[in-house]
Amino acid sequence: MTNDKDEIPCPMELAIQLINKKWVIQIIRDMFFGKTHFSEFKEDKPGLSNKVLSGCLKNLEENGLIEKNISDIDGVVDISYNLTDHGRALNKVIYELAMYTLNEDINNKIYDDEQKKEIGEYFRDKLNIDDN
Amino acid sequence: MTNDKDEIPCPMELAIQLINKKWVIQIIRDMFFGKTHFSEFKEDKPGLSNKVLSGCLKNLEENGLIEKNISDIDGVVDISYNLTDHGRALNKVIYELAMYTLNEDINNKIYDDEQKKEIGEYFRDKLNIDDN
DNA sequence: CGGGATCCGGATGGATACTG
DNA sequence: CAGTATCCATCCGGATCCCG
Repeated sequence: MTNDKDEIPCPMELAIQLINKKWVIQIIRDMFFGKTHFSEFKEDKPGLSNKVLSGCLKNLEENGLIEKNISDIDGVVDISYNLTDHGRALNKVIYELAMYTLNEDINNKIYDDEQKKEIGEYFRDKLNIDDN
Repeated sequence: MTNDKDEIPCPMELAIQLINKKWVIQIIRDMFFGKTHFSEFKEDKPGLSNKVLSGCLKNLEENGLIEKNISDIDGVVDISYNLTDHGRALNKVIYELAMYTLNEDINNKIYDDEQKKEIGEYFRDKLNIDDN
């Protein structure tokens, strides 16, 4: 399953292929945090061009992680993106990535204790992680 | 903390920066699975060139995720790489990545139930994940 | 507003050859 | 065995302009 010469692919590698592109995870995180529109994904991401963003969204859609919704109400077209179940299943991965940074910030060089607590709660809330 | 205009960096992004390079996670996984030598990391990775691998290792060392050990016993030089505590703390991230693929393989298109069980156990063992 | 088309420069990756 | 040195291709990102 791992790196031996058998034919069984490594499940970690398959997962990585889905998200191992510069902006992809951040976009997915944005969606967990409530963003749905093209222009919203561009906020706070200087350096993310239209071309790259639309490429990412197309890519995510092809991989079944998000879905594109087009509504046309009285001629007002609204395009939004939402996570699919398949995309939402990445919540634990995203959570562990965030926890890694928080836990490894041993001497509070980045966050103080209060911030760590708040951030942890925020992620658990938005990512629907049940505390243990 | 997240994507708002405040100064607190997103912890997920910081974690991603460490591992968001093509071969880095696979190398870390290899180390969890027992590999320690340059030539071992190249096994089963056609397309990973010496230059890229040595760049990755250097990068990982600079980020404090691995450490390089040189032993010279009777003129026989042995260079090995090992995870640091900081690197080992990525175990849950790797685990959740693997679990994602296993869990989302709903119709057993990739793995059968037996394989999923074995792979899960293997990862938990090597990554030192305590079952719940 | 949500993109597609084009152009361009720099970073990156891979192959190969070579070295201690 | 563990790299370094070169060379080359390509990809990718960013800017800009354009379109419905």
